Amino acid sequence: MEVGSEDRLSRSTEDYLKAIYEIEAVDGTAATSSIAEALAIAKPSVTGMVKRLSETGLLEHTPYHGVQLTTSGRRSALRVVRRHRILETYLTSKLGYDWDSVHEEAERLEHAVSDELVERMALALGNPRYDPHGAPIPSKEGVIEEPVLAPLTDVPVGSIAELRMVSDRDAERLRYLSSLGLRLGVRFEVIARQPFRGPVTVRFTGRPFREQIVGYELATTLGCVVREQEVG
Amino acid sequence: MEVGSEDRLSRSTEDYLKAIYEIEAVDGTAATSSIAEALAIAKPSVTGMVKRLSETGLLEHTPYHGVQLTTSGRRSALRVVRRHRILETYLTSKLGYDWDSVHEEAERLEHAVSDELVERMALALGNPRYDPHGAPIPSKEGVIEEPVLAPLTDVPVGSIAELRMVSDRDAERLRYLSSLGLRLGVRFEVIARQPFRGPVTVRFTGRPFREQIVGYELATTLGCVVREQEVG
DNA sequence: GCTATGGATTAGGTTGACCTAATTTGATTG
DNA sequence: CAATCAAATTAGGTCAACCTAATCCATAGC
Repeated sequence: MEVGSEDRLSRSTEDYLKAIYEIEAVDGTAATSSIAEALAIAKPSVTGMVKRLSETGLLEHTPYHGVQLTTSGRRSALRVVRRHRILETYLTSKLGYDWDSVHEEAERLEHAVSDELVERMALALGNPRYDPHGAPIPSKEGVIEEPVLAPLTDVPVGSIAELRMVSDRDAERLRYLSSLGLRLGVRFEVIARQPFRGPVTVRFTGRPFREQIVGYELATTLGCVVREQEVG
Repeated sequence: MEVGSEDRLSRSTEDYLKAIYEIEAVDGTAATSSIAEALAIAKPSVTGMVKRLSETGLLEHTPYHGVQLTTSGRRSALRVVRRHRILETYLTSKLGYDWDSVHEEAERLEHAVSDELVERMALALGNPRYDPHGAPIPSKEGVIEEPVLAPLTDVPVGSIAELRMVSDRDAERLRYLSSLGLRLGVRFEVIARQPFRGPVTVRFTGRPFREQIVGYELATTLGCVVREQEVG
């Protein structure tokens, strides 16, 4: 009996597991309505599906108190996440996709590719650790790095930061980020942060030393590493 | 309004269309039971599905007399065939799959890839005309070459033939063909054909001039071009 | 021209995954 | 501590795609 040899899960099941995994990462536990919102499905449908999934042992459902993945559910979720991120990386590196167009394609393919194909792609890519949006790729064995990143809104004024991760959810947003020069790996100094959820001003460390103003909402979605403090 | 922009068809619908296309190519018209056999689905289920598909205009159903694709149905079927064959070619050329293992993978992926991805793969491959089993790949516009090939069982004794196409259906069979040295492009002389659906003996034109005996059933599935007549 | 036979269809049922409308529950708050 | 409200669940229904069992129909053979 091999490791990854459980029966294939339905497309829908995989979508639920992945969504729940991602909600849990933020909220600790996944509320029915968060799942419903993430998947754009009516709440009662989620209740029903959650019941089925907990009967098959993929998650634990405490009525009126949300849902948690079981060990087996988490393993399956991470398999889907791995597939998704390897696919995004492959499409970007090998087939010329831009970072704003891979998500949709990977969203469909993640339910159709075999583990074998994923591993072949991973191998062809040299077993990458991050996808094109900077998200860590879980290993085949289901281990995932927890990146320690600060949202741009938390980077202190005066320090130099590097952009390490962005959300892949909204293609529009990704195109906008590109247009600002905010690609993975760019470094900038945080010049100013307006209070009351106001915008953040950054100046790139590269040649034209351009400044950009980033709105608060957007800035919260940018995962950064602080490289150095300017003054002390 | 773009060319290939109809709404996505369900996985099931695509499977039916492709199967019907392939049965039509052989039988002229597709009987309910042939479809049922090809898809491993009970006959009454096929009747039901066929009714739905003819309501959406993808095929014409004359009760008790089988089914034919409409123009729109044929177009969709050819799109699926193109996806399948491009995928098989890509997996073989770029990801190290063997010709016996691509079919299953492509069978799932053909329902998930976008036209855009297919065209990117086709481009990366240099717009191939044949898949790894020698089957012609329909163009983006839905044009497909009708290969004029003779089954090995029809190649006259004494002539030199080249293997051009094999069925991708049975992985076992493909592995067996490889083991006999029967890969696409090999040339051989037909040495003998036993009567009463008996085996065919061939001798390769290459270095060790090996002989192989091929059973009748298998020989019917090998598409050949006759290169030259030996005597006259 | 009638009847046997097998292929096709109708009848009726299941399952997964969704929906809306109505009701219940847990948590908050005056 | 009762009233309230939003969140969650139950109730009841739809739809696609399958199933088995029973019936129907075209044709081939006599």
